[in-house]
Amino acid sequence: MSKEIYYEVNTDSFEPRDIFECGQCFRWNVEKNSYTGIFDDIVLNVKKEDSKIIFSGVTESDDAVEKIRKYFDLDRDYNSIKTRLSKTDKNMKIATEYGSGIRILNQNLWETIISFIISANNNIPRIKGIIERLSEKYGRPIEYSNKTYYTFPTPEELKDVEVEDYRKLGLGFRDVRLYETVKMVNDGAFHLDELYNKPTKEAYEELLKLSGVGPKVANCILLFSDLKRFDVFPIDVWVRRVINDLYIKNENEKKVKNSDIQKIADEKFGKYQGLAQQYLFYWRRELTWL
DNA sequence: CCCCAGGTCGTCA
DNA sequence: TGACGACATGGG
Repeated sequence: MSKEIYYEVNTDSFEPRDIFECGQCFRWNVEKNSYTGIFDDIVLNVKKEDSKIIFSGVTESDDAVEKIRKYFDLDRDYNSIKTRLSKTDKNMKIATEYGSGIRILNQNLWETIISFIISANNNIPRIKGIIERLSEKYGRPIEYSNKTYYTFPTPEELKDVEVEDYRKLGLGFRDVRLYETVKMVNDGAFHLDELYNKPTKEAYEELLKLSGVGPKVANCILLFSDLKRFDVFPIDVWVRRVINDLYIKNENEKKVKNSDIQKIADEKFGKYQGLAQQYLFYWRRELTWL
C-alpha cells in the first residue's frame, strides 16, 4: 500500500535544474517548474519556492524522509566545497557559480551501473529513453498523480532477459554488455555489496571487471552512485574539451592523453575532483562558448 | 550523405 | 601501454 509523502527543507546549494540537468541522472523530467522522477520505490516531485525545497510524492516504504535526505545528499555542506574549489582558479570559480545548485545524488548502485553502461557512445535523450523502456518492461509499476511510474529493474527481474530483448529496446551494440553484467551479478561472480568497503582505487579495479565498464563508466559509477567517491575524474568528450580549452590548449583535442587530464585533476582539484568535474561538465555543456 | 553522442572491446604492434 | 576500427541508433 502506498503512502503520501510531503517533506519540506530549507537548504542552500540546491537548485532542481542544476541537479537534474547536470548529467548525473536520467529518470527526472521537468514539468511546470518542478521535476518528477523515481528512485528506489519513491515517486517524487521536487519543487523550489524561494529557498524552500518541497518534496511530494508516494512511496511503499516507511523511511521515505531518510531516503530522500540520503538521495539528495542533504547532510553535506556544498558551500564549503565550492568555496574551496573556487580558490583553485578563475575558471573553477565561474564554473561553481554557474552550477551552484548542483548536488551529487546518492543513486542506487545497480541502477547507476546499468545506466552508465548504456551511456557509452550515446547521447542523453536517447539514454533516458532506453532506461525508461527498460523500466517499463521489467520494473514494477507505481501510480502517482494519474500516471504510472516504473521502478528500475533489479538483477533478479532481469534474470531471464535475452540479448535480443535488449536489442528490441534500442540498446544497440550494448545489448551484450548488459546481458553479461546482469549474468555476472546474478551468478554471484560479482558482489555489489563488497564495493562499499573498498578504497576507491580497488573499487575502480573491481568495476572494470564488469562487461561494458571501462575507465570512464567506472568513474561515473563511483561518483554518481551511493558509493559516493569524489576522488575520481570521469573523462568524456566534454570534460576532455573543457580541460583542453582551459589548461592544455592542444590544437588537436583528440591527441590529449587521459593521463595528462588526470594529472591536472589531481593537482588542481585533489580529493574533490569528482565534483569539480561535474561543475566543469555542466558549465561547458550548457554554454557552448566556442 | 555526413558527423556526433557522458566509450568499450578486441586486436595488433 | 598505445593506437585503431567496429559497434546500433537517432538527431542535426
